[in-house]
Amino acid sequence: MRPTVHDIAAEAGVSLATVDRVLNNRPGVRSVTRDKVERAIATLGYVRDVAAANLAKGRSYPLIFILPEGENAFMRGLEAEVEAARARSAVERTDISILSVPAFDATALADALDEACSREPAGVAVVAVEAPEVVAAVGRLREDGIAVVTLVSDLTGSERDHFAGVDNIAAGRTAGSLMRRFLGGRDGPVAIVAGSMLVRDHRDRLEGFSAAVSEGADTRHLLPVVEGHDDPTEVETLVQDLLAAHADLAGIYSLGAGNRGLIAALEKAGRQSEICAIAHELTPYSRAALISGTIDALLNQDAGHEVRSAIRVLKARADGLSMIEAQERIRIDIFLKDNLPVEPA
Amino acid sequence: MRPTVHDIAAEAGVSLATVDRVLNNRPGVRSVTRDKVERAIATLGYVRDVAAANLAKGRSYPLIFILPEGENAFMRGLEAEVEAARARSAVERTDISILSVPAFDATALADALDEACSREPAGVAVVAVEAPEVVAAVGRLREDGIAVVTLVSDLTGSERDHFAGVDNIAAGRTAGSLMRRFLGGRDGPVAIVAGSMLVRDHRDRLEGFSAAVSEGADTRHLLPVVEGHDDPTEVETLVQDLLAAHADLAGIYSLGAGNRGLIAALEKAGRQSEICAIAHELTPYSRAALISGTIDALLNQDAGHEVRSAIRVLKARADGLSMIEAQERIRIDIFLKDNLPVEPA
DNA sequence: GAATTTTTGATGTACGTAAATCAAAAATGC
DNA sequence: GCATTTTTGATTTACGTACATCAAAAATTC
Repeated sequence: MRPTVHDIAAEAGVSLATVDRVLNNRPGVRSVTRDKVERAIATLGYVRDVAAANLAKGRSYPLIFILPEGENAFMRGLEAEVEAARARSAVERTDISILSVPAFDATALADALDEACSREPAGVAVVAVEAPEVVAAVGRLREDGIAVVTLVSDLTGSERDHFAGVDNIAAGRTAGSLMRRFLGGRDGPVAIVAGSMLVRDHRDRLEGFSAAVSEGADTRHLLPVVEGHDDPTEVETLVQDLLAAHADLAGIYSLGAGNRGLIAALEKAGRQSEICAIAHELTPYSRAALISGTIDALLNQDAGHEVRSAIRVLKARADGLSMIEAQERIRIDIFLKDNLPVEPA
Repeated sequence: MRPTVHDIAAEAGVSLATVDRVLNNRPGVRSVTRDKVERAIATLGYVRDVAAANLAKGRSYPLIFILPEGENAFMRGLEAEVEAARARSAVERTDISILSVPAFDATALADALDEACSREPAGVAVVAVEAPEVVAAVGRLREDGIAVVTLVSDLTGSERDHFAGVDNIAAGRTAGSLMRRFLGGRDGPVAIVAGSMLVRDHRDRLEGFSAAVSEGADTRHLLPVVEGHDDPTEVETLVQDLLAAHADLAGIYSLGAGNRGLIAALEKAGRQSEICAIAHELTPYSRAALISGTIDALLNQDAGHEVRSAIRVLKARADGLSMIEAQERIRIDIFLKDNLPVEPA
């Protein structure tokens, strides 16, 4: 049987009240006594029964998710997952609210973070935009003892507790490696369409892709990166221009969102089978394009996993507990048309 | 605030004791009264607070894992994950024990299942071998109200509650598709090394692979399947023979374990770079081979995820609760040397 | 309609922790 | 060494549920 507070009190030779004072670091305990209790905790291997504690406290975990607005299908899927988690609030003792901010707007994001801070939640999950004011706002949250997890896109140099997202350099490398192998000996340049170089995840993917697409004897000419701001219409125009300018285009790597535009441009030009297209995120559109063959491979991060992981980590941090590292590593899914999950995801 | 048993009692106009009788279906309640209570539960949307209930009951979940013996690296990794889960027993209220049985031995497995049954656990997770006596033994467990989850390899026709493993047909298809694309226009036959056609997962992978490796203009000669029983030594001999017999061998698909043998044979023959090798399961050996280039792609199922998922499902089933479907879908990881996770897994 | 059985109510204790109160003891200042 | 402050102990209530007991009420049987 695992030890209880009573056992600690007995072991340390103090009263229950003192144990409680130490455990919840309330004032009024001499450091000698505190040490005695802490030693008893260590020798007995006591771990607080979080369920019982939450029951006694009537605790719930107020959490805030800050997500970008816009018709980015992946982000809307992410929001749907947050909503799904909200539906489980009763069981999971969470109280989740969502703040929407304009995409790629550092100032708005920093303001939202401050707004979140003023609501005094237990934790905040945020899709980061890399900018000094955002880093600063995250720092203020942490100073107030609020747990912060970056979601999907990380924030270098910040005090965030954890990043719930994939290793985007590895994702880019994987895309590059697949592109290289799928193209085999074929000639022709490869185009890269990004969303914005302002977000960390896109920059990382680009870095990884560029490094991996050429290796050994395989060298490949990469066209300059174009930015479509995750907007389908903008992406379609950009890809149309690329197709027109390069009759020998061998491949396209779309490392952001707005894949509807990519798919439309390729299919309208009738070059979907000759060009190897690799993109990110499984959405209804990209799924259909993968099945039809317009897209050759799709890298995906499971939004549901990211949201659930963020919640687990935020709760654990709020309780000062550790997490299962391996469980919180978000993996890069590679989808070919052969291993698509059954239900539309 | 979520409703409690008191709220139900008030709403239904009965006493707390009666609500308790209904909730834990104890005898001595007229069906009219039972209906009243159930309607109150429905209208208030009451969900039992599992944490509080477990606290009151002092409940723990005795679980039994039945795993195959032998030096199969994946299975040893799986066992390590079960041990890791055991270390978390206190927090998770589980009481996990492990039964080891000889691999591919249906009789021994059925005996182990009966042994597990006699210990009256809350749930059993089992790496299945497909055989009628195993199906029957699982049926007996279910009849006794014990939850059963198949792990890694499923059991067709059985009453198991859930399968914690990957879609092995899709895994095979994926391997076939990668093989086809990686080989490109290259000629030469492809060999297939299996563990045993007795286990469902191997049969499924073979089926998927055969279907996907040839598509459209790409037709590929497949050599007859050989069985290495997941034993490195046996596999090495088999692959040596294959290499000797087929000078023009283009690819090898190893759909079972024993990859050390495959790697050794390829490297001793010095044909690791000319032959496209695709295998399953990330182990220290296969990881090294992927980095060195001996293996070109590795399909993996995350043993840690499978174990944690099995535990979640068994606990939920024991409580008569539902699970988050998407969370319990085990995905097929595709590893190239570019997206290997950092720590040795 | 009396005797019996079945159903329901009322109440208390327990689980492990949190949090509060008030009294007692110990340490501190001067 | 006395007054004061700080530290500690003892005790109680609460969280939401489970489970047991005993009495009271209602339904059933003959």
